[in-house]
Amino acid sequence: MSPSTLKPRPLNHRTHSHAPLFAALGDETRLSLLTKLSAGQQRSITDLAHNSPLTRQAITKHLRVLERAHIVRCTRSGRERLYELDPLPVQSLKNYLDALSNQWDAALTRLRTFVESEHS
Amino acid sequence: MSPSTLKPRPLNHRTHSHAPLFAALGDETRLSLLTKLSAGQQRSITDLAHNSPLTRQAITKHLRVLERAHIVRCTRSGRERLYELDPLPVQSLKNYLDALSNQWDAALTRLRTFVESEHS
DNA sequence: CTAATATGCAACCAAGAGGTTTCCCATGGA
DNA sequence: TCCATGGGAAACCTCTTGGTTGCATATTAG
Repeated sequence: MSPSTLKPRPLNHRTHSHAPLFAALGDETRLSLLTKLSAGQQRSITDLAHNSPLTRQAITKHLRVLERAHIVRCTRSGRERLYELDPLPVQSLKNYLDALSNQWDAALTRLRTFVESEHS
Repeated sequence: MSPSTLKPRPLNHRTHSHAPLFAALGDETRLSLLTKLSAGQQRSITDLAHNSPLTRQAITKHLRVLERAHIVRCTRSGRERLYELDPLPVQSLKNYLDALSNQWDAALTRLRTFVESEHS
C-alpha cells in the first residue's frame, strides 16, 4: 500500500469554512425560528415574532443573522417581508459532518489494523 | 386524508436543544482543532497549540468549549492532558439536520400536492 | 536535587451578541 | 384622506467571547 493511500486529506473543503453556518445555528431562538419556517410556508416578521417572549426587533436581528448565513431568504411583498427556508446550506453542513465522521472512522480503522499487525 | 396525517410534528427532539453543539462548532479555531483531532490520535494541548497563531491558553479555552459540548473528551497522562474526538454528537447533529431537511421536503411536497388538487 | 516542560488559574481587556426602547417611514384599507 | 399596521434605524445596555499576560503548580528528565 502506498503512503498516499493512507493519507487522509485534512478535510478543508477549499478553505470555505462552515463556522459561520454553525454559528448561525448556535442559538435557541434561531433554531425555533427555523422550526417554524420548516413548515414550508413563508412567514412575515411580525408573524414569526408573535407568541415569542422577544420583541419584533430581536426577531428581526435573528432573521438577519440567518439571512447572512444563507439559511433563510426573504422577499418583499407590499409592506411585509416574507421569510422562507433555504434548504441548500443544510445539505452542505450534512456533507461536512459526514466527511468529519468518515475521517474519524477511517482513522480508527487504520489505527486498529496497525495495532493488530503489530501483535501478529 | 385525516388532518393528523398532514400535521408535521414540529421537530423538537424532546426540548434537548442542539444549539450549544452548533455554537461550539461555530468557530474557525475550534473547527481546525477538530480537523487535527480527526486524524484519530490523542493530542496534548501544547501539541495542538503548536504552529497556531494563538496562545496555548487560548487553545485551552477552545478545548474546554469543545469538551463542555461533549465533542471532545480528554484524559490525563502524567503531566499531559490528551484530547480526542467524541464521535457521538456529530451523529446526533447529522440526525437533527436530516430531520430538518426531511421536514422541509415533506412540507414542500404537501404544498405541491395541495396546489395540484386545487387546480384539478 | 534541579531544571525544563505541561498545564492551570486569575485578572484583565476589547469587541461582539443579544436584547430593549424610542422614534420614524411606508403601505394598505376604511 | 386618515389611521392602523409592518417594518427599519439608531442608541443604549449588559453579558459573553476570544484573546492576552503573568504567575503558580505538577511532573518528568538529567
